[in-house]
Order: sequence, then structure tokens, then C-alpha cells
Amino acid sequence: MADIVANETRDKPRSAVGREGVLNVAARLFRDHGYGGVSLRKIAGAAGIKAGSIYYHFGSKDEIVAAILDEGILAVHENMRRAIEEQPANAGAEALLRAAIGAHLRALLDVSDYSSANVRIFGQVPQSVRDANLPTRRAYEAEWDNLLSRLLDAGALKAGLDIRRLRLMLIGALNATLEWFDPDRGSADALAQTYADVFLHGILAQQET
Amino acid sequence: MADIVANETRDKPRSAVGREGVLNVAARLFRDHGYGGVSLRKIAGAAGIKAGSIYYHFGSKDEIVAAILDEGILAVHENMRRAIEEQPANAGAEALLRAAIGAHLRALLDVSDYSSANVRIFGQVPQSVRDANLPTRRAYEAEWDNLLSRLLDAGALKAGLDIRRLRLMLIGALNATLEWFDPDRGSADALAQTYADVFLHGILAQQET
DNA sequence: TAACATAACTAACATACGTTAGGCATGGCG
DNA sequence: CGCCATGCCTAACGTATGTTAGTTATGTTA
Repeated sequence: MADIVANETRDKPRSAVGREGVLNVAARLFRDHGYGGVSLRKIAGAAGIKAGSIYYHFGSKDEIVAAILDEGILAVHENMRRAIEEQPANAGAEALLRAAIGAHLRALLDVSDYSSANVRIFGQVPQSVRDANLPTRRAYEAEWDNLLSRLLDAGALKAGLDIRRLRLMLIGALNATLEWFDPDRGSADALAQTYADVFLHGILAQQET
Repeated sequence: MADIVANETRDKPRSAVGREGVLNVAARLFRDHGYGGVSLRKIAGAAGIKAGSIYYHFGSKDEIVAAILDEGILAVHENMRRAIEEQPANAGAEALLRAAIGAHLRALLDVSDYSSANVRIFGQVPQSVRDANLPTRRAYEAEWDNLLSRLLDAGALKAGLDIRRLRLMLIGALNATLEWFDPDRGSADALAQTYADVFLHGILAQQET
């Protein structure tokens, strides 16, 4: 107690941009302009520092990108896991899937620049960077596979569905939204509802005849 | 016998790569490595010529990319339009949609390097190149909107569906396949069947109670 | 054979990029 | 006060890129 309690700005010299500032700016730039469209000089400029200074915080451009990719997956994963946990214990398959779809889509469109940057640039970065991101990615995929498998085993999903393929289709479809979503045409929540409607029940009018 | 009858390679000097050869090679490279990952020197090298020679056929790198983007849309469009036309006049909504989905997916995964290159790099090219591709793109989108509208008006689709949004979701989902499709795990045709099953009827087991 | 267009080549340019080395200011701590 | 780590700056490097200008080889045509 003798020592002064560390205050909230303990290790943040007032005017410093810092590692986190660089990452935040870089994530937004990568999301907006892709991997090849963003140079270290542009990142530095947007952050209010000079290009060389970035090397105080990072060893290379790829190290920045790798950090953003990892953080991006962690953010969606966290968002999705919490959404599932918050569901009541007796929640049905429909409610669980709606929660997961909504969480993933909101992470991309509303919550995290890192998540949207990940989706945007993953296919553009060098192989080594992709590989570095794979473990984090696999963990998130496993979370989905786990959810889908439980629902399949419980008989809530159509029998015979391939879990892996279904997960790829689902996440791929949701991620693609990033390329055309326009908040002026409707909220991310509303869009998530539509996705859930389509994926859970299909688009054909029920014609039992 | 005086003159040799013009043979099938009439205007193709034997060793010439030509504009088309450059485009073919470039489309494949762009599809595999993205826009930023492919330089003119790499295109030239893969085509068997030198970088400067490309400027005999094209005025700039962007001109190559623009040509590939347009040709890519034309190829899917053609493929999809023919698939619809080949359906019998009394074909139902399900058959028409299955045909369209299959045609789009096969164009991407089996038929055309140009189409897959388009999907892969559209989000990475300069704004001006994107803009140049927009008219061609809009025509293809209109083809889909036309199909979906007819089915909606006929009562075959769930009432209240937004055509534009539905088209974006559908094409987006199909295009995303390009990032994970592996021919060793199943054919494009089989995958198209699965997409159709999911989109038309959903993934939930029918539980009327 | 002479003339010509086609399709390529060589060599160089300016620019932008990732990266490095060394220097300068600030603020906490002994 | 003096020390030292933190966080940034300046200046330059080598390399890769898109692009240009001038040249050469080849096949067709008159």
C-alpha cells in the first residue's frame, strides 16, 4: 500500500501513439484498402508518426499483419462464444444458431476492425503469415464444428449434413457480406435475422400440396 | 495447289504468345496469387516473353486486369443464362434455381480462370478498374434479379424476401467457395447440390411437431 | 526482292516499398 | 542532478515495380 496505486494511464506517456495505436490504425486501413494497398508509410502517416518509427514496436510489416489477423479471430471467437453461453440452458437449435450467426456477423460489421480486416486480407497476405494465423483460426472453426455437431447429433439438423462443409458454407457466406454491406440499407442485426431465416428454413415457399 | 490453303493457324505465327496467351496466363496467376502478388514480369515470365513485350498488346497493367475482369463476368453470365434457357418451359422454381446455382458455381470452380480471377481480385484492384467492370457486372446481377423476381411474383419464394439482398447473399456465398473448395473432397456439381439444398430448404430438420 | 506490319527483345527510367542505423527529446527513478 | 529506457525522427539502403524508347527478327504481301 505504501506505493502509489498504479493509475489507469500507468504506462501510457501522454502523446505516444504506441503499439496499440499503430495496430488500430493499421487494422482499419487494411480493412478499407486491402493488404497490397497499405504501405508502412501510409500506416505511419495515418497514425501521425513516421515510417521508421514503426520498427520500434514491430520487427516487420508481416508482424503487424500477423498480430491483426490473430486479434481478428480472437474477437469473433470471443463474441460468438459469449453469445452461445448467454443462451438459456434449454435453448433450441434455432435459437443457438441464430445467436451464433448474429454474433459472427456483428463482430464483422459492427464490433471489430480487426475481424473485418482479417476477412478482407487473409487471402492476400504471404503464406507464412497465413500459416501463423492457422492455429487461432482452427480453434474458432472447432467452436462452430462443436456447435453444429451437437445439434446434428440431437437430430435438430437434417441428417446426412457434412459438418465441415456446412461450416465453410456458413462462415463463407457471412464473411462475404463484408463486400456489400451498407449500414444505410439496414442494420447488421436485421441482416443476421435474414441470414438465419434463409439458412434455417430456406427460401422456397412451403409447398406441401 | 498453287497457294497453300490457309491452315487452322492462319493468323497465329507459330511461336507467338499474343494478346490471348498473355491474358490466359495472367488470369491463372491472378486467381492463384491475387492482384498484388502478380507483377508484369511474372506474367511475362509465365507466358515465355519479356515484361516490356506486354506493352505491345496492352497499354498498362490495369488494362490487362480490366480485360480479365470483364471476360470473367461474361463467362459466368453466359454459363448461367444458358443453364436457365436449357430448362424445360414448365420447369419449377426449384429446378431453375438449382440450374442457376450450379451454373454459377461450375463457372467459378471448373470452367473459367477468368471468372475465378474476377472473384479473387475484384476487391484488390484500383477503384478505376472496378468502375470499368461495373456495367458488365450489373448486367449479370440483373439476370439474377430477373430470375428471382419472376419466382417471387409467382409465389414460389417466401413472401417478403428482398430480391437485391437475396441475390447478394446467394452470389456472395457461392463466390466464397473459391477460398476453400478442394476438388479432392468432392465435385463442383455435388457442392452445388448441397448449396441448393441448403438455400432452398434450410438446414433445420422439419419439425412440425 | 522490297516493303511492311507483327511480335517480340534490350536497357533504362522514376517511383514506391520494406527495412536499417543512428540521433534526439521526454519523463521517471536512484 | 544524472542515468536510462521509452518513443519517436531523419536519412539512407537495396530491391521490385510499372512503364518507355529504341531495336531486331519474322512472316506476309505486292
